[in-house]
Amino acid sequence: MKITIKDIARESGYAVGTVSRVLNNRPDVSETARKSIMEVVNKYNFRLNSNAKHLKQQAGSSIAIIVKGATNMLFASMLGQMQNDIENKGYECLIYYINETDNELEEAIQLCNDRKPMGILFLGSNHQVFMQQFSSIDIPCVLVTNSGESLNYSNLSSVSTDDSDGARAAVEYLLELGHRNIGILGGYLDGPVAATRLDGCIKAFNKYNVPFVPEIQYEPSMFVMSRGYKAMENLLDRMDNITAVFAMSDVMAMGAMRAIKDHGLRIPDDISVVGYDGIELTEYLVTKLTTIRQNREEIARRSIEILIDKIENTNSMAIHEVIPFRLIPGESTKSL
Amino acid sequence: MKITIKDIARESGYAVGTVSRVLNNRPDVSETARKSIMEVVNKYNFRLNSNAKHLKQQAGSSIAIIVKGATNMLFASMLGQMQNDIENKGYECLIYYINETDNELEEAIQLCNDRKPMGILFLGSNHQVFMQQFSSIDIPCVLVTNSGESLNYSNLSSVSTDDSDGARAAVEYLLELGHRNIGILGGYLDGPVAATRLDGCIKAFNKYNVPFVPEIQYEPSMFVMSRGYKAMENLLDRMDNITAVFAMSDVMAMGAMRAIKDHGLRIPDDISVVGYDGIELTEYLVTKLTTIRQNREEIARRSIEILIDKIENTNSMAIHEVIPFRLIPGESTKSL
DNA sequence: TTGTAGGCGTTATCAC
DNA sequence: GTGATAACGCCTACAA
Repeated sequence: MKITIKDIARESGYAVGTVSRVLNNRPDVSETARKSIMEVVNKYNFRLNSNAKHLKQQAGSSIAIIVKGATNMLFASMLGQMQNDIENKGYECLIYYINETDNELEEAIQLCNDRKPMGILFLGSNHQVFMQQFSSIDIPCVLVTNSGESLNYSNLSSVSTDDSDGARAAVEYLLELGHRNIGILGGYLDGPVAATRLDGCIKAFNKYNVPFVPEIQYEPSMFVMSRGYKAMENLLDRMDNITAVFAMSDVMAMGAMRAIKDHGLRIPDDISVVGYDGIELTEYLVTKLTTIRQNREEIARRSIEILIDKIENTNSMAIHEVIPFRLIPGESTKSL
Repeated sequence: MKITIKDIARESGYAVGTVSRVLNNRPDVSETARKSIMEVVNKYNFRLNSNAKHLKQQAGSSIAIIVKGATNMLFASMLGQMQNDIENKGYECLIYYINETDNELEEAIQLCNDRKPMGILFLGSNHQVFMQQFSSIDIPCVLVTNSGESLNYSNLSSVSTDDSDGARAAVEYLLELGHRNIGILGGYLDGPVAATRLDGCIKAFNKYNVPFVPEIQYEPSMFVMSRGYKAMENLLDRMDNITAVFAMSDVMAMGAMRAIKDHGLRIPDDISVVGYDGIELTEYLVTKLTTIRQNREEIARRSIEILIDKIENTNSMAIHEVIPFRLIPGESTKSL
């Protein structure tokens, strides 16, 4: 037996309109009405049916966040602050998690249909998908963590770190420590992130006039520990005198560290390791990981600021902001 | 300009009813109709409004999973398999993430209102909340990972490991290695999990006739790395000759390990560490963590089986199943 | 401040 | 196999 707003109205002696107003915290209700209606509401533990609510409602005043990969620790660490900032600005915050392999724009399009948010933040995204389908979205959006500049949509801004420069800094750090035989663990090169970071690596090698042979020194992998482990094993098999490795994500670096250990080598004495992202975990490893730390607080803060600005001032152009990274020296690297 | 099923009907020359049937993959539609309707649908990239859909729909054939804590790695590692199993059985799987501090039953009640699932799985739950509010839920539910036996609701089953026995095994392992000065890092004792596990610890101490003074040897903490770190510091300050520590979760153990290192001590030479849960991470640490591994594959499998059984055979009673754990020896423990 | 009534976009139940 | 139409539960003018 389902109970509706009508039942509440009948039992409280008021009309449905008044009940609706109370339940939506509208000011134009008498205290008397509010009290006696809430009494009945609480008695039945009644809640509005959100389908009916959103079906009828013109425009919600909400901002949606689509998170690709629930276990992504970089994203997870930014969500709390984002949620906070959004709510402090008077918007409702809706968070949707999707799988790594799901299509974020299908989700976004459905979302616009159903919940009519004022703007969307994408944590994790696939450029291919955006090129194909983003045009059907007409509300302000922000790509968080990777640049959307090349996509060139007027309603798609982005806040990211300079992937190429971050990777360059990582490799340069190793070169400065005297390493010459450096392996790179990265993503598959059809995605934009891995390719950009690899570019940065190559710049560093060139600057130091150190030869780099991708076929030997680059090993592609997915950004998870188990794959990082396997990839590192391949690298160890292939490179005789390897003394250092740069992994394009901290979790891959963790997998690599264990592979190094299992090959009877020590970190950093035999092999130095540098990661990327600077997730919390890296600081708690018994051998602290040297890593390129993305400034997640600042990325989160600016993402929300920019999105809300776009929502409230519709005429402005897309912004593509680059947030500086920092190299955090840990205990996983050593000068030769 | 929003486009609805009516627009599709008009442009395709069919009635809304037929369009609806096509969009829901109903069999009673001619191929001709299906083709020409889908053409228009694709042309506009049209999607049903799910608010209207679920408002009207009597009962969805879905199973919902409410996950408390998006970053909980134990839960995350079970979700993929659960989703699979659910869909293989012909149900739709809805996953909802809520914060550690949110009320899972508020969410569940709203869910029953809106989406009308056939059953709900709770990953992470608070017994207090269940005692107060579970009675307003009348569909089959399963508590995953902690026992619901004492709650005694006929529509609430559970699948869990024996928390008391797991903790006992952990401490007993340390005692067998010769440790006598053992610290315990656990949760706050108002929750059922921490109290139960502490019980198990005490049983082990008693069995070995080793004194245990909770005020000194037990340090409560939240189940995150940073708190594990702090809690371990407190323990180190308080216990002079501590040689081993059991942490009631792997992430707490990780924090503890780093605290031990920062105090100039080595693992396992100076202090042995045992964790709980057996998340993937523990196997990749350079010092593999000895841990009590919950059999997540089996827990996930049985949770779904039981829930679906309850859905399809309404008359049966609640089941409270206990899945055996395993102690996984790592490199973080050493015999004295 | 409160009540009334139309309609949001879909599905389900009828007829045909 | 297809079309018309009444709900679903709520919000929001507008009227009182």
